Amino acid sequence: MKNATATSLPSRDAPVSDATLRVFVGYHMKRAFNVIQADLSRTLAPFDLRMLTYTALVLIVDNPGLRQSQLAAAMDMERPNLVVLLDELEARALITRDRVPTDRRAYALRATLAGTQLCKQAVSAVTSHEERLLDGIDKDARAALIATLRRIETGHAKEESA
Amino acid sequence: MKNATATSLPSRDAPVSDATLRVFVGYHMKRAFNVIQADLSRTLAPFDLRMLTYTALVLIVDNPGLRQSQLAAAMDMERPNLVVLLDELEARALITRDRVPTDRRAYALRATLAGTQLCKQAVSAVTSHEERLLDGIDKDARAALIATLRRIETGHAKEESA
DNA sequence: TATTGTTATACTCTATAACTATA
DNA sequence: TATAGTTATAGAGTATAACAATA
Repeated sequence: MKNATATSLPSRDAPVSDATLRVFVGYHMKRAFNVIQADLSRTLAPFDLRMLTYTALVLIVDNPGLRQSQLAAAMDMERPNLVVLLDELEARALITRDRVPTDRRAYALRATLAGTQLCKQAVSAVTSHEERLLDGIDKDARAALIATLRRIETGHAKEESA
Repeated sequence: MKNATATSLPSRDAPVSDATLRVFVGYHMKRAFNVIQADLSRTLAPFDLRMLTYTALVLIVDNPGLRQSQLAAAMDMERPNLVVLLDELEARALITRDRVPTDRRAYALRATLAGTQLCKQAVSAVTSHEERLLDGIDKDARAALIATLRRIETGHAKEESA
């Protein structure tokens, strides 16, 4: 909390002090995520995908037969919000919702051929765009970043292992 | 992209493979941010603050006389969205909007005594909550995390300096 | 009773265009 | 004409309650 010279108004181009926020991880996390998210949106636009539809598609391709509740859990979102998202992918014939014979309440999610192909292209585009966005951040720092993020995600952070 | 055994449906509790996403930084960034954001919301609730109102308040306390457009730039958001946010802080008498004599279009933002005090308490709460959330992640890893996040935020990533 | 997917709904955050009053 | 703040509006993303079909 800077004891700023409260008498003088900052000029129009005065830099804003973020002294207090500089140690606030959430602040940096949000800003960094915004940058990545913006790049991701541009990258996925040609495929008519957003981060959420992309993530869902990748998870379905990687886990054929997945149920909606499992996907919702994997994506850390509520079941209702997944419905419209899957409606969109299904309407575009990228995935199918197949009735599960052994449990007629559930749907098994599968990617169509078109979905699998689109996914492959999108993954490739995202990978190379992210590669470019993270240029200058070396392998070690990148691995450390992901490792730390995963520890935060997964509840903790309090575990010993990297 | 795992070549999963497409024949067998995953059982209800089967773990979902995120093989493809595991290397996708945006995915981890989002999930880690969600965890931090959830903790932050709980932490700020007693103060009747959210991440955005908290961030604005801190920046105003640290930069008395700040103008709305500067604050919007500092918070990486559009000017219109700041208005309601500041309305809220002003209605609670945590900040004031003072006319700038030299430019009667602009407002100089200042925290009131109440705003400054609330800010101080909130910062303290956030700091200790974050400390607890990031337990187990040692000083070096935490510093590395923030350093890497800042490089991503600030455009790049392509710069050499830490 | 509990669970799967669904509908409806509401709230937050975000983005854009257009207005006003000043410069 | 350009800028500061504002209004109105629309779009995402997210969260909850309640329902039908099924277990």
